Amino acid sequence: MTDIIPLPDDYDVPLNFAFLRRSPLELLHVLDGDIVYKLIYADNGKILVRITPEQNVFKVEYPDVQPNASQRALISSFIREWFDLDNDLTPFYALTAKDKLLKDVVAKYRGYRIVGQPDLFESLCWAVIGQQINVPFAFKLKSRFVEQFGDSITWRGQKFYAFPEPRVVANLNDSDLLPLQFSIQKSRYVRAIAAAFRDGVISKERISLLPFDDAKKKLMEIKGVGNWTANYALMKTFRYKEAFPLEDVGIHNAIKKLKGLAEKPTLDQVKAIFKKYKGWEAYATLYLWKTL
DNA sequence: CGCCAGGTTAGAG
DNA sequence: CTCTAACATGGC
Repeated sequence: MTDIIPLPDDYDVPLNFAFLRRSPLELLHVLDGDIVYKLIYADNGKILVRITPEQNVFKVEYPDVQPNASQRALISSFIREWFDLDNDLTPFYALTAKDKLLKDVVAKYRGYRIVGQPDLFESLCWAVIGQQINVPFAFKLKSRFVEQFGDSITWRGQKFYAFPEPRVVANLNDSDLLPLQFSIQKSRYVRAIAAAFRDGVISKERISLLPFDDAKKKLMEIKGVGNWTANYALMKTFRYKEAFPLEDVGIHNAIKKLKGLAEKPTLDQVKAIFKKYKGWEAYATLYLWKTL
């Protein structure tokens, strides 16, 4: 059984797949050259999916369990969301073509898109895990978390992991998470997010119906989800083009570097700079991050 | 020991 | 709405 997903004309496979290789500790997908394997949630089941990039398409296969029709549809839309295949970036290219700050990096990495996180629970947890710590350490925490509390399957001797489910995480305690080197704060926040999902306070479906500002407010009602985390999820999960994490130190450092500043810019300066990218802030962020 | 890292909260002004 | 201190934990 094979599904074919067409790619946008400007899609650059090596560039986007390089993002998937960011950390050797990433357990949520497995790369074999340019072939990606991932265990994807679909209708209460988890299906192992193999994605092979070919000329202008992704070839999608199911090496282990075969999905039913509805699962195939869910998996296809998951992949389109994951790899950001449904956006036309032409206006962004036009917007940045003469922009001092971004024109070079956008020209250099044309065809680079936002590899997203279609799973909202994963996206929020990952953001919380990454708060205020360096990225390699964040991957270390995530891999322990996934390994210990996530489901997995074994296919041909290789293990494939799925992100832990809210109902599992909601039942954890500090005594489960502190040994993984979560701070008490992170432990609390992750469990608060899980509880919000378990109790039905938050769901991707429900939030996706809200306008941008209301969606942000709703996310920020969870303890531990501030402006940075909410915007991260709005960008990576809901794919709002206008979302961006204003407080992100990566953005600040990128601006400092590109402009040759002695100090990181203030939040007001960042806001002023981002006015130029109105409607495309998420992609401005992506390309700023790419300069680091 | 100091400073930084993909921040958030609670409290005060 | 904005500013500040306090909070944690690892890495260099």
